[in-house]
Amino acid sequence: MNIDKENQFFEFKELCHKSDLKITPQRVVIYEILSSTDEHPSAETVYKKARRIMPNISFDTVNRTLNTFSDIGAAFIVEGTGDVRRFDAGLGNHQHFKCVKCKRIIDFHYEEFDNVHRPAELEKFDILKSTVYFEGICDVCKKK
Amino acid sequence: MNIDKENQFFEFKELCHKSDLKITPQRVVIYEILSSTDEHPSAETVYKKARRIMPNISFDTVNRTLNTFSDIGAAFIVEGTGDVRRFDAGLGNHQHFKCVKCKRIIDFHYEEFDNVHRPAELEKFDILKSTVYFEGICDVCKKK
DNA sequence: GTACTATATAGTAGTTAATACTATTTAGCA
DNA sequence: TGCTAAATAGTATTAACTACTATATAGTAC
Ligand SMILES: [Mn+2]
Ligand SMILES: [Mn+2]
Ligand SMILES: [Zn+2]
Ligand SMILES: [Zn+2]
Repeated sequence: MNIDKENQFFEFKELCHKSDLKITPQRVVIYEILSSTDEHPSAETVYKKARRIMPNISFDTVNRTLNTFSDIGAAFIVEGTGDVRRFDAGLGNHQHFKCVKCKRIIDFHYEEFDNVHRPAELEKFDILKSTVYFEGICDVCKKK
Repeated sequence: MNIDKENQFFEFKELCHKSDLKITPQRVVIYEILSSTDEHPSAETVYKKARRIMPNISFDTVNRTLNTFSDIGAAFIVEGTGDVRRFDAGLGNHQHFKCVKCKRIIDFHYEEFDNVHRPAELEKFDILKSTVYFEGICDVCKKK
């Protein structure tokens, strides 16, 4: 393990300790798999890789552990929140804020976000859509 | 129906005609429901509202129709892509580009996106996260 | 208006992702 | 080296979404 990875693994253990989570072999394997790829794998993909190392690991453990990592900030969900699909017929330029408590999605509009700069790194792709999106606690939920 | 809504409805019908979609009562009801709310409803929510107007409408029709609207550009999905959840242990600042064909999620980093401006409209919320995200066709898929 | 036909729908079944349950095991600690 | 709360394996269940099929209908041609 190189210095970077060792350090990342140390931070992972710190995060577990802070949240009173035990450092189990399953969690270690799952974290190793997730932190050594840039392909943003699904739970199923992580499960398949984990079984090569730990043949009896269950899908439930992998899925639950990934959610746990997400809860403690050791990882995050980049696609598909697990929530249901939600639709919008408002085609005018606007952006969204989502409350993580009540799941309300609130429209707002800030012109600069309608056409954000397209970084040079992305030039080799055909960009169809850009999105600026905020998440947090809404005014109503703050009062509770 | 006011001028704005009438115009929006006209544009909706145009979009249907362009894609050779029939203007059915079900589609009209679903579009009316979706276009007259800013609450970004789920298929289930639209279905419940639609049943008040059209008691025999099926969930399948509502769900399929919402997907159709999304396909023809009369609406779009603002939450939950239908794809499975995918995870990322990369905690360093970075952004994502997703290829809509092969579903690859590709990391990139453009410093200005690490701290985007927080519009005044959002001051009443506690913002926990901001995201800048691009979608399109990746270099590999372009070649096909 | 009437008849035709490809498209759309209702009702239901099936699939897949994700979560819940429970008996057993184990990490962390005294 | 036990003890105990937490975690896991194996399985069941739930929930979101999609697929299927017989029937109905929107759009069109006459
Ligand atoms: Mn919106
Ligand atoms: Mn990433
Ligand atoms: Zn809220
Ligand atoms: Zn691609």
